[in-house]
Amino acid sequence: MDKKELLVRTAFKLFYIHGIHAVGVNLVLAESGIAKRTLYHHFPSKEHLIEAAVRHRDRSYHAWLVSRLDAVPAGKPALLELFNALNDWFHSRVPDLDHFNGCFFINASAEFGDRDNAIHQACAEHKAGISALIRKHVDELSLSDGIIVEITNLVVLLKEGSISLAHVQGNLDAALEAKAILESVLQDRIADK
Amino acid sequence: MDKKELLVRTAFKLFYIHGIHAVGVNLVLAESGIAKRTLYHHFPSKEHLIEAAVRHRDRSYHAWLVSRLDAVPAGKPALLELFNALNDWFHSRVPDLDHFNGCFFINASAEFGDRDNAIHQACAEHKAGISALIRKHVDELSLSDGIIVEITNLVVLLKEGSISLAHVQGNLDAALEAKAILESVLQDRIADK
DNA sequence: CTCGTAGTAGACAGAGTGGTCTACAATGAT
DNA sequence: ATCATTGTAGACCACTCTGTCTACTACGAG
Repeated sequence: MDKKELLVRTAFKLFYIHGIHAVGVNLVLAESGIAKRTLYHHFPSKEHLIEAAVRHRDRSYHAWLVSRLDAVPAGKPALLELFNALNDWFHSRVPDLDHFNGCFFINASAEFGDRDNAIHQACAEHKAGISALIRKHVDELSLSDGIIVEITNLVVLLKEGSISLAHVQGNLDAALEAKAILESVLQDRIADK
Repeated sequence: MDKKELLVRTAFKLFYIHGIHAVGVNLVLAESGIAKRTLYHHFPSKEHLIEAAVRHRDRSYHAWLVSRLDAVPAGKPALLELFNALNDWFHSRVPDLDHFNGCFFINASAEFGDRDNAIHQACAEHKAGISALIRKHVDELSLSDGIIVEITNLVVLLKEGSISLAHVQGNLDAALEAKAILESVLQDRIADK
């Protein structure tokens, strides 16, 4: 494998498990078996390696979610499937996403709180991408404009909330609770499309 | 002021702004003007100082929220007031909570991901305390048992979700969006109590 | 008076930090 | 055959990290 790619993958794994500031570049190098000179040949600083790790996770997470939602009909089934997918993630049943340790983007934003920071911005962009995906499926429900926004907000809030509950409180069933809520709200609001 | 108390307050402020691993004890000492020996007289390690900072924030945050919810009638008004309070917090209009930089407990859990860790556990306990407060107000609505749990879950998920959106995405109006959702769901579910 | 507690200044230790540097090996194009 | 390019190993640099230590002052309770 490309050394650069290996560096990014190794860095991501360690950052996700232990946190970013807690992991030094020396550990990333020892774990990947790559020379320090090579790291600084590909990246000007640790900061840039972190950003690459964030973008790597963005791609793999987004791709995983798309594949899950594409496996069911668009619209309501996909919106409910979102929470099945989250449920599998929380229970660490998705090898591609590594053992669940919260949302990497929320975690990284916690360590780089300044919204002007490039790493924080990359996290915000990831969340925007996932929200767009959700919005796409809400559009399939063919509702009036105001309701579309409200349902999108609801799904996004339920998703983010369940991630927080799963990680901080250790409530690994949070996605199922969120799904139950979404189901009953949708039942009140829309005809079974 | 008590030196121990001053250490904890100073540590909290710095941890909240910059993250925990990013702040060394030397900075806390310089900022507070306290000798290193005094820190290690009161706390056996930085770890214990962190835990004290978490518990300090737990007390002040909980007290603030209780005072906000007690200012309106119990039940539905209090549940809606929760989101007004969050809205003020997100917009940094609550001096007691310092300039908004996400939820300190979510941030700390991101840096100490292991659920066996004492710091992570203290964060989980804080969240449980806030959930209990919410549950208390949902009980006031006098609904059937199943619905009580679902509404409590909804409020908690909306709260956590809006914190995440406000911090990571910089959507400072997330609490108002959550409030709008809660209002319309409650309208469908319950008679105006 | 005595003893325990709180507190100070700051040197120091040992490990670890991000990042640079020298010296060298393998490769492929001309 | 020669030479530029790419990458490697790891010593090294200046600095920071948590935590310890000596030597000392101040104060209140019994």
